[in-house]
Order: sequence, then C-alpha cells, then structure tokens
Amino acid sequence: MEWQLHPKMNEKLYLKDPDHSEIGKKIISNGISLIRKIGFELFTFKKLAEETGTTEATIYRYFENKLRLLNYIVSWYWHWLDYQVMFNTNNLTDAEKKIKVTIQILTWQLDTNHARQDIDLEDLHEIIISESSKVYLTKHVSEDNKEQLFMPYKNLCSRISQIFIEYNPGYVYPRSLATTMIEMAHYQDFFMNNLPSLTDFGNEKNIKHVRNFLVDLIFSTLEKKLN
Amino acid sequence: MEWQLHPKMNEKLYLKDPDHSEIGKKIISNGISLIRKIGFELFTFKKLAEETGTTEATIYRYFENKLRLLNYIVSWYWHWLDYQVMFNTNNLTDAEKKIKVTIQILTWQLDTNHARQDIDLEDLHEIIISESSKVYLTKHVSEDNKEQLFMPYKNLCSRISQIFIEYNPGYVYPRSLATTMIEMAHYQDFFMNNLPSLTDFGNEKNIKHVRNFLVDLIFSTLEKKLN
DNA sequence: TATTTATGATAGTAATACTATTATTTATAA
DNA sequence: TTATAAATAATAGTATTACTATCATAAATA
Repeated sequence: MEWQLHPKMNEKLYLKDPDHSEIGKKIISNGISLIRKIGFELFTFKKLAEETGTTEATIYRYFENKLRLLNYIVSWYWHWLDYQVMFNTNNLTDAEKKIKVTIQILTWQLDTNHARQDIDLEDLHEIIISESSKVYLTKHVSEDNKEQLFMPYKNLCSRISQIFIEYNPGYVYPRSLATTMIEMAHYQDFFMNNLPSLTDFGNEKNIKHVRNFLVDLIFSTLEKKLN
Repeated sequence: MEWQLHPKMNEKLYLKDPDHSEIGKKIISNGISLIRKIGFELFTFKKLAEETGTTEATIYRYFENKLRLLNYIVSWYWHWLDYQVMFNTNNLTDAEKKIKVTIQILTWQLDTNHARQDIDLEDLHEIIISESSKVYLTKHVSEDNKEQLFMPYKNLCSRISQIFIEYNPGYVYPRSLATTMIEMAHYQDFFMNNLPSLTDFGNEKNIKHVRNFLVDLIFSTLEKKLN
C-alpha cells in the first residue's frame, strides 16, 4: 500500500487549490512536463490549456500567472526534498553520514522509490536545475518573500544548516554553506551537461563527479581548524 | 589621461556593432540603466527606444532580441572582470594573495578607479547579480554555446582555476571551484539583500561577510590534505 | 429539487516581439 | 562639390502573449 505525500502549499501561490480537483492536478502534472519540454520562456497558459484539454480561462482561475505556477511547482519540489532529507537522516546518529546522504538526495537519479503516478519527478528535477532560480531573480522578490513564497526552500536550507552545525558547532556560515551546496548541486549538474568546460567533469558526464566535488567541498570547509 | 577598455565582443552577439556609433553606445548605456531599473522581464526594446530617443526598429538593427542585448552586456562585464583579475594579480608572486585579490574583485564596491563615462558599472554589477544567469538558463544554451557566446565567462573561470592550481597543484576540481566562487560571490550577495535568512549575514548586510565566507570556503577546500 | 460552484466557449484588450516600407538625414567617396 | 551609399526616423502592420469579462452549461452539494 502506497502512501502519497501531500505537502500543504502556501495559499498565496494559487487562486484555487489545484490539489482539490482533477483538472487542477492535471494542470500541475501537464505544466511540469510542458515546462520541461519547451522551457519556461516559451511556456504559456494557452499551450498548457491545449495540452490539458481545457481553456486558458480555467487555468487563470487556478493561478494568477505562469510565474506563480512555476513557484508552486518549485515549492512542491523543495518541500518534497526537505521531507526526503528529514526522512533519510532522521535515524542516523553520525552527522557525517547525514551530510553524505543529503548530498546523495540533492543529486539523486531516478529510481523506483521516487516514482509517483501524477507527478513526474524526473521532469521536476530538470525544471529545478534550469528554471528554479527564476522564481526569486525578479524585481518583486521582496514582496513575494513577505508573502512567504520561499518558505520550503528556506526550510530545506535551515535543515541542512542544522546538520552542518551538528557536525561542527563552531562553523560560522552554516546557512550560506547550505545554499552553496544546494545551488551547486544543481549548477554543476547544469554546467556539466551544457557548458562542460566550466566544470572538471566534462569527459565523463556523470553525476558522481558532482557528488565527489560537493563532498570534498563541504567536508573541507566544515573541518575544524586548530589555529 | 584615461585609458578606456574596449573589449572585442563576439560578433554573433549583435547584428551591427553598437560600439561603432553614438546611438549604439547609447543603446548599451541606456539598456544597462533600464534593465537595472525595471528588471529584465519588464524590459522591452520599445521602452529602451523611448528612453534613448530613437525607435524600436533602430534597436532591432543592432540586436536580434533583448536576450542577445543582455548577453552582450553580461559578456562585456565578464570581459572587464577578467581584465581586472589579470591586471591585479599579474604582478603578484604569492598565489594566496592572488586568490584574495580575486575575491575582492568579484565582490567589489564602487570606487573612483572603476568610474567610466559611458557605462555605469554599479548598475552593471547589479544586473550581473540578478540577471546574468538568464543568458544561459535557456533551452537554446547548447546552440548559443556553439557560437561561443559564453567565452568571456569561460575565460574568467579558466583564469581563476589556474590560480587555484598554482596554489595547490594537486586539487582536482579547479574549474568547478572557480564557478562556485563566482556564482556564490553573486548569489550570497543577492540572498543577503533579498532573502537574508538564506545566509548568515542578515543582521548586518555587509559585503565583507560574503568575502570572509568565500575566503574560508576556498582556502579550506584548496588546503592540501595529508592522508 | 434548488442552488451554488466549476468549467467551457467565446470575445475582447493592451502590450509584446517582432517585420516591412518609405522618406529623410548623415557620412563617405569620386 | 556632388553623387552615392548607409543609417535612422516615421509609420504601419502582424502574430502572439497575458490577461479580463461574459454567459451558458455541467457537476456537485444542500
């Protein structure tokens, strides 16, 4: 018997909860596959309506605009990821192991554990890599922040920074190191696949290299200094 | 007597060289201030034409579209930054000092040395922080890359990675560490000012904290390990 | 069964992202 | 100096985008 996660999303992200209707769920799942396919710039509600077999007007009843829909999708992902980190580190006593598990999760590859009926996590992961920063790299980031639109990302950052503190209570930049780890998990992946000369993994494009880079980076930085 | 830098820009970035005419130069300088002011999403060639006292059609003769103009501006900045790093590290013998100088340059604040008549470097720096990633986070990144549109960024990355190698020839991820340093110099700045709880510098928003974070991160990582 | 609520179908608007045409001004070359 | 070429201005036009509005109908609920 499968247990499906239903994160409680920030109500400011939508006009009508897409999780409360069949068409709403289709908007999300088709939205994910369409954004993945054509990219956020060329993505429009009209195209999504056609894909979903509904009308533009209906989608506008759920989301104010396409950036809000993207933010909904991205927030869902951070929520999911935060849960994965929590679940997989909770039973561990060793902070070093927790960090390594977290890096594994941040740089995950599809396996059966992650399969879901409605949401294509592989597409979602690609969207996070290529599009997620667009939700906060705007002129209205401060207003959005006041409406708590970035909480799931902040929660994840906070959780990871606590693990860092557990590993080395004396380290003074746990939050900045957490955002560095999250962002670089995605950026190095994007660069490896699209602009490989910006990385050291170009010859053999394998996510394992990103993991090794991150493990080295994080543990070097967290190592207690004796001077 | 002042000596002005004129980087040779990739010809694929423009249709007609904006550096060869007065109106072209105005398109660039007004473009920078307008993008800074209203953000790239709301920026249009029509608004830029009004600001510049010319017509949309004229701007389209210089740039294919607004993304190309952004890429031109961003490339100009990377080129300028690369020169700054080269110039300011060239005479140094100590690789540690070179790295520290590079971090200073990446997190620069306006001073008289940087003043230019036509290009507002402060605006440009803000654009780099908030908009620069949008030039490669697209579906056409590979085609753009084939046309060498990201060379200045790659050159900077390459230069920094060489300094890392100079400091520790045994370090295996110099390029990835260079992109990490560049990206985080800007991301931590953006987060500090807009989403401060994602950093450890929220109380006193000062770029010095970003610098200290980067110095700690980079030198911890580059330190030779003896095991 | 009555009534609310959601969706579909359709229309419409202002702005965006361009392309095209022609006249006029400016720069350069004979 | 004039002829010629090139650049720009002025204007118009098109398809698409990002919405808003209206009304009829279908589905859910009271």
